[in-house]
Amino acid sequence: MSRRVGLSTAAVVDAAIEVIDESGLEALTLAAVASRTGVAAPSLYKHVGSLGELRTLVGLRLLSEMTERFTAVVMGRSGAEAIAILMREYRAYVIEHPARYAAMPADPLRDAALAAAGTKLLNVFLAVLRGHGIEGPDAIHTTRCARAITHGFASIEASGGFGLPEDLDETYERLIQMFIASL
Amino acid sequence: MSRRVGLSTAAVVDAAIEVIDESGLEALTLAAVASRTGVAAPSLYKHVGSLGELRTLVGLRLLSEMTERFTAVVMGRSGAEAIAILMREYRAYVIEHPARYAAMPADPLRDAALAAAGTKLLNVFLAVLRGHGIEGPDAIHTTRCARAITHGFASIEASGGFGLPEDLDETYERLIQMFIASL
DNA sequence: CAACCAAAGCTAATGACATTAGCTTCTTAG
DNA sequence: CTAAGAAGCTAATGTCATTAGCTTTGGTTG
Repeated sequence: MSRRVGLSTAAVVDAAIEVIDESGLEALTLAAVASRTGVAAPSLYKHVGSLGELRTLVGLRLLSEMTERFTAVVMGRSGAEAIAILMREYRAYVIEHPARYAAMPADPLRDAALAAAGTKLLNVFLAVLRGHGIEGPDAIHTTRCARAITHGFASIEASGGFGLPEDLDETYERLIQMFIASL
Repeated sequence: MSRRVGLSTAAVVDAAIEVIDESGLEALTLAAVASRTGVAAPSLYKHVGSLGELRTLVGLRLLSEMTERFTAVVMGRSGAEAIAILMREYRAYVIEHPARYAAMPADPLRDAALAAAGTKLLNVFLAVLRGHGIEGPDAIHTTRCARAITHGFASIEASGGFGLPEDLDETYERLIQMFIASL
């Protein structure tokens, strides 16, 4: 048997995300990750402090992943167009990876390990709004509104909370227009 | 020892909600409910089929609880005022019972056991919008928008996802006005 | 009133997990 | 070439959910 699988913290996080993608957030267990990486469960502790820490590391990775996508898509756009595109990309991410979205930390700013990544994600929203002429305390309220709308719609959709899947595009476009019109 | 504690399914659900209120959703375990009701864990199976079923029953109870509150508060009001009051009451519930809100089923309409209760809750929203002259397919989109906004804001707030707690009232009022203005 | 039966509890046992302790074996810096 | 640290492993513990099978109790029926 090839001892020395050559694991690393990053590889463990990779495997954890694969587990989530395939079987959902509840299936993220050290046992599942161990079997997927071909290692005994206790061996994972050489790379990851605990299941809780693994969850944090996964959250970190996903936060960065979203930030990268949003940054890329928003680049070179401005004004209402940038806002609409950002909101659409948010939903696109969630549709593409519903289980990952469920694994996203709810309060990144609370956890010191996640605060930096959470702030970066927030900054994408702030930057886009700044490009629309919104700044200062107003920008805080407006960003919160954008988060509430995007997260609210996306989380309900990801968990299958809307009855019919039809016309969800139209509903979301309405929300986007509603938000932009309110600025 | 007084054998015969006199438990019932309803009493088990009561205890489960107490556990959630005190220690959060993750703490909802049959062991915790058993110790709180003064019974051995396996005895709970006389009243509840499984942990999963207990979760469903709790969801059912909470769904009804919300529906009752919303119905009461909306009664006798109409138009934009009713919409605003309904949205404020939604948030008030979540602030009062953040842990219960986390226990709320994400997709009530999927689960047959929850569908009826979920529909009733939805109907409160639909009724309020109908009172504003919105009906048919338009009402579906509009209700979805209202759900996305209220759930989005409430769930972020309940999980401590907004940075500063200050001014959250103002942010929420903005969302309400944004929604009403869009009708 | 007595016997009976179903409901409500209980203990014991199993199986999934997380986590800890302590041992073994690569790998690689020196 | 060698010694130490890193990466694995097995064994053991504790918490849960869940199942099986036994006991007690309380009301019902003759």
